[in-house]
Parts: sequence; C-alpha cells; structure tokens
Amino acid sequence: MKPIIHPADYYRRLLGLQSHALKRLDESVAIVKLNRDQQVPEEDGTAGRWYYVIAGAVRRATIRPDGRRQILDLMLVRDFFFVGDSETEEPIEAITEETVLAGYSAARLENLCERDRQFARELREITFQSLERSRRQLIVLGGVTTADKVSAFLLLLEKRYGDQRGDIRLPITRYDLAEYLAVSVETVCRAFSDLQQRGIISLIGIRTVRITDRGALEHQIGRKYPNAVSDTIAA
Amino acid sequence: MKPIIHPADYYRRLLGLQSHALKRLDESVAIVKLNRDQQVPEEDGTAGRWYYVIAGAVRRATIRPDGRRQILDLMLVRDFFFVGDSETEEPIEAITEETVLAGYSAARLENLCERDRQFARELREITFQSLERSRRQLIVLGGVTTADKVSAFLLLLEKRYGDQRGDIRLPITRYDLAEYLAVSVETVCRAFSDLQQRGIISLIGIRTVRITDRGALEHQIGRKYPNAVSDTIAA
DNA sequence: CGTACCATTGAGATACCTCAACAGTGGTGG
DNA sequence: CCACCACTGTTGAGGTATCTCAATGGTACG
Repeated sequence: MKPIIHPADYYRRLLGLQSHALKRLDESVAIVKLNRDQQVPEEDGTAGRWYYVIAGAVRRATIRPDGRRQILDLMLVRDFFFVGDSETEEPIEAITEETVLAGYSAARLENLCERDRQFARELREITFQSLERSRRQLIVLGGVTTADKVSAFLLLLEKRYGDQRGDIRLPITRYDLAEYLAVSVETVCRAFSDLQQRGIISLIGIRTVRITDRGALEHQIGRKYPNAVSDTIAA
Repeated sequence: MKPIIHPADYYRRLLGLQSHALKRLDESVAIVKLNRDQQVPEEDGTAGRWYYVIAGAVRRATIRPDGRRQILDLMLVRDFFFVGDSETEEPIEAITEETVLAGYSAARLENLCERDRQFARELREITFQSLERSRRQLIVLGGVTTADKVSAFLLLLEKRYGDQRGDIRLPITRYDLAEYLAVSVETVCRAFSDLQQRGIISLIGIRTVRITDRGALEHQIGRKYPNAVSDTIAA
C-alpha cells in the first residue's frame, strides 16, 4: 500500500541527526513505524522506553471525565519522549500516517549512563527538553483568546516546519489542535479564519499556513480581550 | 521579628522525610530561608541546583508580552525542583513568608549518580515528578470553566494540605491562583463563591476551604458549559 | 456513490474579561 | 489611638469570546 522504506535508510538518517549520545546506541535502536491512532509500544521489562521522532508526530493524551480528550504532550520531528511508568492511563499514539520512531531500551540507556559521563549529561538534557516542551504548552494554554493560542502554536511550529517563505505545513488536524489547545474545533477554525481575514496569515491549501505578518502574529500572543474598552496595559 | 528555628531542626526534619537518596547528601545540603517574592538562589557553578521544599511554597513564573504574569510551576511542601539552565527568563521566587528550602548542588548529585545506581534511579524519579507536576497543571488548565480549574486545583491540594475533615489551608493568594490558572482574579473569586453557594465547599476563614461535597467537586471537573441546552455528554 | 472524516460558518446561550467600587487586613507613622 | 496606605478579597455591570448545536462543503477511500 505504501512505499516501504528500508530500515537502513531510517537508520542512516538517524545517525546523521544524532549526537554522541545515540551513536553509542546503534546496536540497540529499534525502528518503529506507525499509522494514525496506533499506540506506541510501551513495555520493555520495567524501565520503559525512550523514543525519538524521525518522521510524523505523536501525542500523549488523557481522557477527561466528560469524555473530552486532551493532548498533554505533542511530539514532533526530532523530539525525544519517554514511555513507561504507566500507572497513568495516558495512551501515547501516532498522530499522522507514516510516523517513524527510533526506540531505545531505557534500561540500556541507564546502564550507559553509569559508564559514560557525557552520555549521562545528554540523557539529562533530553529529559529537560520534555519539561521545556511541557512548559511551552502551558504558555500556549495561558493565552486567553484562542487566536492567541493558535498564534503561539504557529510560531512554535515555524521553528520546526517552516521553510524560508514562512510557510508551515501543519502536521496535525484541526481536531487534534483543538484537543491540544483545550478548546472546541469550531473555535480553532474561527481563529484561523480570523487571523486570515486580518491579513496575518494565509491558508495555502487546507494544511499549509503562510505567515504574512509575523510582527502581528507575535504581538497577538498574550493580548487579552484586545478589543476591550481600555487599552492601557499594566506593566 | 519571627521565631528563629534552628537550622538543625530543619535538618532533622529533612532527614526524617528523605529517602535513601538524600541521606547521602547530608554534608552538602544548604538550608535556605526566604520570604515572599524573594528569589531562589540560582547559580552553583554551571550545573544548577536542586531544591526540596521543606515549608512554604515556590513559583516559577513567566511574564507575558502583555505584562500578565503566568505561573508555570508551583512547588509545594515535599516537592523537588531544579534551578538552572537559566537561558530562560523565568524568575523562581518564594510565594509565602517563611519558605524554607533544602538546596543541593546539581554537580554533586550528578557525581553521586555515577557511583550509586540506586541514587541515580531516585534522581530520575525526582525529575519525572517535575514532569508529572507539569502535566497535572496542563490538565487543570484544560478545564473550560474556571470552576473546573479551581475544583481540580483543590483536589490536588487536598492530597497535600488536607486534614481528616477535608479542610484545606490554601498556601497561595487568589492572585497567585489566578496566575496559576491563567484567568483573572475576579473570576477565581466568583468560582469560589459559586462553589460555596452550591454547597460543594465552605470557606472557613479566608484561606481555608472545607470540602463538603467531594463527589460534586470531582464531577465538576471537565464539565464543559454544564448549563448548556443539551446535557447529553458524548462518550 | 456512499461513507467517514476533516473543515468551515451561523445562531443562540453561557462564561469570561475589564472596569469599578468596596470590605477586610496588616503595617506604618503622626 | 487613629489615619493612612498597600495588599488581598469580593461583588456588580457591560462588553467580548467561547461553547453547543446545527448545517454544509470538501476530500479520501472502498
């Protein structure tokens, strides 16, 4: 059905991307290929697994009491994430077709840490990146207007997916984005339409966004009820 | 002005609370005492510092473009947190008077990791707790109604500060809570009043909350526009 | 060509923000 | 002692944004 890419190609690509850390793990890397909604393999003994996103995107979600799903972590290309400690019921699933991951045994990584000071530092670095990702999402969710949140999200995406012209190919659907931003799908759509009507972005096709006014996009973030009566902002 | 507690008392208290991990760090622990808005000491060479909250509360905040402050991490009693990697401008400050911390050199902790497998595991555990804390906050922020957010926050607090009767002494002001929940102070107040009027909580004094209907409080979370026309919730 | 999913837009109801006013508290200085 | 101030907490009114429900267009796929 789909063109099968030989694992060695991924492997070479992986090596090309990686630092000292993962070069030492060549022998233990496992390439995983997933389609949308397929779950990321979890258990590996007891220590869990670390993954690296080679292509596609992955979400960690939780189901709220009312049945809404909320995305608690969104892993894009070149992100690392950890799967394990699964006392929490948070399914981790591929969010796009053709998602490709490199998986490592956490137990093996921990062993490496004991013998390699440099590697231990890089693994700590990777863990802190997860924390940073989480904090960035908190900042995005802290925007009051949905236009704020979408703007913040687009600026985050641009660093990953943007080309020179400022075009961004959205890796996720409006529905996933709504679950990431914790708002309704309709509001997300309206935010896109609104930003477009104001000349800040252009929708090139349905999944590609062109930033036409970066300044406005950046200033959009954090402006709370910008059309309110008073315009004086407290310092 | 305030009763001076001998450091040895904190020290003993600390030892009583700690696991294998920190018992090995007795000689390097530094007790820090802070009042509200005082910054947590940051640098320690280049590796940063780990802290453990003995008393009080600490916040990590960011200032949004519009001047609003948002709390990105709230550390309560028995929480660990890391300070360092300070390329980000996120002030970490005590949030209550009489905040007491135990501080450890991250460099020293990392050295210990190399020689002590068990300690390395505990330090990883502690790091993951920071991630968990961040995800809990994401879930709280994911609530649509402010009553949802406040309810979720109260339930989190109860595990830490609740006594047998279900009384919770709030460690932070309404203003800090508003910055944590990313809503306005007035809305937080109204949420408290609303929950009280509905008989779900009682405000004992101004900083103590009694949970009088836990079931309602739990079911509150995640209910989106509960007074909307339709009451059918999608599964 | 029907089905499922994704995306968009409209209308009415609900919740939030801003501004404003005011009560309570603690500390300070006259 | 009281006046004053700064901070915290609360409540009201009007405007703004979001949610829910509903309907429709587009696309991919069998």
